[in-house]
Amino acid sequence: MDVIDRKILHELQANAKISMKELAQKVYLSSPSTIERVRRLEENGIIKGYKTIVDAEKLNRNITAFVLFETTKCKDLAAFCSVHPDVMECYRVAGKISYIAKVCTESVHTLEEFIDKAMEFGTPSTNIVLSSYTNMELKLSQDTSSG
Amino acid sequence: MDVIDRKILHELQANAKISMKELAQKVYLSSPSTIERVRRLEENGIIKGYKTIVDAEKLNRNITAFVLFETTKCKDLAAFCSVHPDVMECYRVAGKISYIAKVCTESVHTLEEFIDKAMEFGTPSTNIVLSSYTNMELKLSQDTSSG
DNA sequence: ATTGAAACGCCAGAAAC
DNA sequence: GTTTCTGGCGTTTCAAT
Repeated sequence: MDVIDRKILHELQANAKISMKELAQKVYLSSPSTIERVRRLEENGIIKGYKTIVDAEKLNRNITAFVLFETTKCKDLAAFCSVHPDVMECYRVAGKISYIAKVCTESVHTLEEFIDKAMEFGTPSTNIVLSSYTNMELKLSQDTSSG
Repeated sequence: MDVIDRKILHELQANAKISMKELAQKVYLSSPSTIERVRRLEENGIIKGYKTIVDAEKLNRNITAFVLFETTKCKDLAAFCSVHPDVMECYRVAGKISYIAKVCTESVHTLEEFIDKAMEFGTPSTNIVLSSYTNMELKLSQDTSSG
């Protein structure tokens, strides 16, 4: 993990489908060495995968919400959330709230259905997203630790 | 937006760097038609981009937390969050809580620093993530609406 | 208009230095 | 890490539905 690897991760986070040739130019290296660095980053698990980001609203998923749960049934709630198609992410957290689900659903009506079912596993408090800023990029510092 | 487009989006969400040839085989189409469909999905903005997912812990970002704010200074808080390198995502939400920031930071100490600074813009309540499930995939139903 | 087939150009991967 | 080389993929064009 040197400064070049961090630059590579920066570029790949912004655009996973950049060609290795163009990536090599951006980091001032030849294509083969760049490819080898990317391969190592994949092998080390530092690169976990390449995902396509889709526009939820354009696919009729108009409501995004964070549903916060006070519950003692985290296992059951996790099982419920992991198979529910509207749940994008969920988190076991430390605090008064013990579970957070990010849901992306068609309407307030389908959100209501989700909440009704989820109430079996805890007490939800729902926060509908009005606007968001998600760069989804891990900004890497210039220290030389880890890797 | 037909069933083939949804299959394409499903495959691309799982792996953005799948070759168009392999993708074509999965959806039982020729490469050119598959490429053309992907191009249209990009043009329509249904595909917003391709991102590389990196392992935060392997890069010394050991603490992920959701910081919930009660505040009336959303604009200022948004400005602060959008330039802070540890903030991965933030959301303006409707409810008693009015702002949610997802932060990914090196340690509880750097998290403390973030909270101290953020307190200028509202009252934070911090929920450290213990474990998570994030498929990050929008599961598409079989209806024919939108597009 | 959109799909499927073939040729072209270019990129990714391997070997040698 | 760089250069060279080759195989294979993505892209474009064209014909057909």
